[in-house]
Amino acid sequence: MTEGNGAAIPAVGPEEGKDLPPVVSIENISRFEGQEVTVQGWLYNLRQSGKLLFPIFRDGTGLLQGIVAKKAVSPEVFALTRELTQESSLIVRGTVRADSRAVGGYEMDVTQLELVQGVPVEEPFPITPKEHGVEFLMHHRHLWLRSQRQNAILRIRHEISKACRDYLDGEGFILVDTPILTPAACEGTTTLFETQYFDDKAFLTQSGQLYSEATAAAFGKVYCFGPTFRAEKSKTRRHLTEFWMVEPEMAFATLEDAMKLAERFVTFVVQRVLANRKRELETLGRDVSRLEQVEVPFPRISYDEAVEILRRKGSDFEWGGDFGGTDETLLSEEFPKPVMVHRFPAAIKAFYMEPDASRPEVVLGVDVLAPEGYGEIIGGGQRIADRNLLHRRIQEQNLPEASFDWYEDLRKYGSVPHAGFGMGIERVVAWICGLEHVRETIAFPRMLHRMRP
RNA sequence: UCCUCAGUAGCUCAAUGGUAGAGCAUUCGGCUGUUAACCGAAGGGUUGUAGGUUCGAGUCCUACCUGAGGAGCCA
Repeated sequence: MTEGNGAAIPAVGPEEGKDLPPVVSIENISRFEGQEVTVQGWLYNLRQSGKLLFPIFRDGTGLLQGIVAKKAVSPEVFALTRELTQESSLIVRGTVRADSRAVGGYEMDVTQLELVQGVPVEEPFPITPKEHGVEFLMHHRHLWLRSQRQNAILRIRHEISKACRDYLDGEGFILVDTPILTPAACEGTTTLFETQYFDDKAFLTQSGQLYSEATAAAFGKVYCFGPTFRAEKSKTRRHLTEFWMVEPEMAFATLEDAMKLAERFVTFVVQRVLANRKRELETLGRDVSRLEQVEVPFPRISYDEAVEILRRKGSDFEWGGDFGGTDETLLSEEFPKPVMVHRFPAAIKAFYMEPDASRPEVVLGVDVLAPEGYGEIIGGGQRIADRNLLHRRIQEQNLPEASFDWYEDLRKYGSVPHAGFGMGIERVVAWICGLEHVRETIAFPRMLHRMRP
């Protein structure tokens, strides 16, 4: 730290041993109208008008404007407040008063202010209340998180994660964590991050699903919820190299069961956010009318019907191909709610997908496409239950058989029809928040060409 | 990996091939109800890097670096 470090500035505060006003969160400030309270936080902004100072405090739960009038406080408190720098940490005491002119509707008549650490004048907080570019903000992500907008996004992310767990817990699912270090590709096709594992190689998981199939046979209904990794060189607003998935898996279940679960699950999550995070959605300027339409049932179309829709809309999409970002947007535009696309060509889907008994060229998979062009938020379906078919598929796709011996065991010892899906948390957060890019949906995004901070 | 666009003051951006500028931020001064406060003044630059064309390059050309958007692949 430099000479300007505020630690050298003497604190102005109450004497020890005195009865101190209670420490309160700014989000609860309305409960303390007329009372003297303590707020612990940071300086968000400071406006001056001669002998009146308007510091705005931030404590992570909200903003509170303080007012410091020269004639109402000690000369020390006035001088200290006037010299506060943005994001200096502090403890303030004062009386709460309703005032429509202040942000949040309440204001504090500051009587005492204690500086915890002053941001040095010669090294000011880099993120000002003005505009900044994406590169600059991403470079200062560790500080950008203090902004109101990022605070709102990550609070909504928290609500979404909690809603996922609350819903599945309520339906009798057991959370069983799956490993992050794995010996081989789960699906064989996409690129994995490779790492050293003592004298061996290991890979960072791209899905907990195969392990959840094992735990589903142990518990009946399970889910895993953790980070997953894709070493794809994707460079779009929908991709991260490290992202979080929640993956429920059910024994004795079919594609139909997975689709029913998916629509109820997504509806529960959206409604929970609407109920509990109205303020945050407002901060983001999200038009919630589209979210309010999300309710069971979701429209269902087969892959064949999806191809027809695309062709009707002027696309030259051919049966057998996989949907790109533009195709997904075209499809989702057709429906006000998330849409479930099912029964894809076997060739474009993973090796473990159960074929449709009446049409072996398609598999019992389902993708859920979010509205408003947010793309695929869920992918899943029914898994192959037959031992011989699974073995054949592993061979056909040239997967390392030795790595899948335990997975094949699941079809050997009491195999049952089972199904599940994975939901990408960041895309759901981006959709519900109405964001342009998934990079703001996680505190520290990992992307192609970005690992810092 | 490929395609497109961009890089100028701490930040956001201007500048016909001809003297490098503004707003914000910072510092100093003014203001008792400010809301990205406002008003006045000051400091602040090897124009991403390296070459090239030209009397002269921020501007034109080449390569590289960094970033953004998209494609492919995917949640």
